[in-house]
Amino acid sequence: MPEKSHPATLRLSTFLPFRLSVLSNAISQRIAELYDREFGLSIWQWRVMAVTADTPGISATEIGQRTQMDKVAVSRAVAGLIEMGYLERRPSTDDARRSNLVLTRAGIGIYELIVPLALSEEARLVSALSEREQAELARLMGKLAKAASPERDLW
Amino acid sequence: MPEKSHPATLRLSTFLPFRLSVLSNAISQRIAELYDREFGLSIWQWRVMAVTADTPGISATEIGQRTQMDKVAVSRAVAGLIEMGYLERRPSTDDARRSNLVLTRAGIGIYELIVPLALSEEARLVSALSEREQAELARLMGKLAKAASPERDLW
DNA sequence: AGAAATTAGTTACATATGAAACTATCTCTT
DNA sequence: AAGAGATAGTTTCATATGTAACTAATTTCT
Repeated sequence: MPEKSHPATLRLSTFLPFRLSVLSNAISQRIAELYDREFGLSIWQWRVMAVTADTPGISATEIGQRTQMDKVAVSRAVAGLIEMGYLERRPSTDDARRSNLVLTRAGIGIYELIVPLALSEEARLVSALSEREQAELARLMGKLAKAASPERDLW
Repeated sequence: MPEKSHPATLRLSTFLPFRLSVLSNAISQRIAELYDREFGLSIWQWRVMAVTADTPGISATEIGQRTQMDKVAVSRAVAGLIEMGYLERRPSTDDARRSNLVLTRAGIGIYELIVPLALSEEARLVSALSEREQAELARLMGKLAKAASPERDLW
């Protein structure tokens, strides 16, 4: 007599997508609070600011690629930053559809205030891991990213 | 003459909160599509379903704790599942404020259809890692979770 | 026992987000 | 060079989400 087939079960607390999501949200929320409370920035605005600091003159489309934000989100984040006086739009000479985005002096100022805070929060977090473990985590995440999204690089 | 202090920089692509967020979103989205396309469930509804399958008669509050959803999100997910006929509310005899939630026969049916799909998608994903690496990842995530949220257990 | 404070869960409102439509510009084909 | 598509970015609209206010039931305190 064949054994009765047990119904499939799935414990959420050991299910990788769930664990990753909860962990990521806990971390992001903690850091987002920092941007928001101190500087009134959303996480999207912060990301735009970070890549613009890294690559002055970047276009909205390229920001989208580098941050994994869709173009609507980029458009809104950019609009907000401009309104706050942290970002400036310079019409591109060779393509009138795009703008070259650069941080204003004020934008650079608050960017440089935020960076050490963000880095120190990250450091606090990863200090729970040894150097070796940190490297290992990065490596494993890279493998997962590739498996999850082989078509395009996630970062 | 003191060296000019370099402005702080932060490359998003090596910033753990960013990497985690992007990875988690890529994975969740892939799986959420599966729930949604095939069964019309949101990720929140799926989570409620999973913990209810695991613990029949669970209360909304406890669902919130186990899934890291706030009570409004739980309330809405439960309402949706009831409307779809997958979940049933049984008034609790000892506390009239709470209900005991259980999956209906139909709910159990689709739960058992989803579980193998979800597990196989997870398996496909983690198959990029060796057994040892999988265990290591889980361990490192646990440490991070503790560091990120020492006050309460994330999972 | 009875008022005051907690707790379970829902509802209402304001804001965030995503998909699709749209405008303007550019590129490619002929 | 002119029309057909493609691309950059914005706007619109419908839906999702979070916060705060609310209702009802329970517990605590005196």
